[in-house]
Amino acid sequence: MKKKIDIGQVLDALGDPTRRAILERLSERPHSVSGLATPLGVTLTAIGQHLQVLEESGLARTEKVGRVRTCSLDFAGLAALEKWIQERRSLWDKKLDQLGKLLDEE
Amino acid sequence: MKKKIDIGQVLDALGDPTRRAILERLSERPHSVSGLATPLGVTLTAIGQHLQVLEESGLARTEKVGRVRTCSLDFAGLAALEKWIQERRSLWDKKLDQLGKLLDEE
DNA sequence: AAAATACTGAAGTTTGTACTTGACAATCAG
DNA sequence: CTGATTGTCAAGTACAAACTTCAGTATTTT
Repeated sequence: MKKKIDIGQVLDALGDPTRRAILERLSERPHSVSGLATPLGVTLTAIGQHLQVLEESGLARTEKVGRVRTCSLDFAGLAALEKWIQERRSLWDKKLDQLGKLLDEE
Repeated sequence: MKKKIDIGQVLDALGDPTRRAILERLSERPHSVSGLATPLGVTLTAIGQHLQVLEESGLARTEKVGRVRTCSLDFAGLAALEKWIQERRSLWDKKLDQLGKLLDEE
């Protein structure tokens, strides 16, 4: 049973610039926690906290093997976001359509 | 010259639940400031502040005529978000593709 | 076994921002 | 003109969350 994704959580997670930076790096390739922390100039702890948010929102996955936690992208969160936008876009398109017809009738 | 949209601003704006609620209502139809405030249980001032954020990020438009400010959706912000996601998705697809090839070669 | 590496957990600090209050401005209705 | 409606401005409050420190655990290296 695939995990249900809360679009509110996704948008909250994406609202933070540091988390966005983490995702940008993860979109290149997987990284360790320290591999993420160093270039961002924050502590390991801070990264750990962000990773928790990213995992809960379905934007990242992590797996600890040995003493290294390897972090990578999770596509579920962004797929949900894509769906959310498309739902809204079709709604707006419909509204625009109605508006167009109104204008035509005049 | 069309206003340049900062995807960071868009995501920041969408990170707040009240602003998301405002956008949901605006996606039905335009509203006045008080028309937005009343059902959300916040003050006019609060809505005004959120509207400023939404306008600056390209998610909403407002126009004041007489004493009423009418607020509606601005599609620019969401179009930018759609584009942002698609850029990333194609990047990930490419990565997944490379991964697939690697696995094939083994 | 000792030292180094990679991370975790609990706790505290600090800053940003969501929200309010209260006074004011402008418009519209009677 | 008066009073009611609609919104704005300047300031202040409060709380969440981003971040740090420091002490501890588990793993790997020498």
